[in-house]
Amino acid sequence: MKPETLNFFDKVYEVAKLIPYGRVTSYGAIAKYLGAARSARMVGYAMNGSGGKDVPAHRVVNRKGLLTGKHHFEGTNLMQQLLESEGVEVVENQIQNLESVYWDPSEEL
DNA sequence: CTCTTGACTGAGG
DNA sequence: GCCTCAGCCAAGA
Repeated sequence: MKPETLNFFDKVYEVAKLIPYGRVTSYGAIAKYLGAARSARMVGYAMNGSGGKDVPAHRVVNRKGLLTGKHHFEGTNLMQQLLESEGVEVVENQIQNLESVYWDPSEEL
């Protein structure tokens, strides 16, 4: 099917669903994979609509491994709990040992 | 069409 | 390593 058939948001959701268990990626990595390397902000913006969808938004963080989007989740530590539940070490909203859990769609997909 | 907002990123001090 | 500034692009009013 034509890629243009899917909206930018929909593409983001598709890639987010492809994130392996216990792994995380950055908005920029997803944006780059979609061909919109400069639209990293749009990726996060798109995640606003991820609520109600099967998109593991908790696996998407900024390039520093910081849980910048945790404020968009319900509780104050829901996002962190989800990550830790998958074996990702998180301290103070920041992912530890990021290089070990980082997943780049344009590299491994 | 114009203006504002934003879960980002890279460069410079 | 930390802080600040500017560029980027799409969606909504």
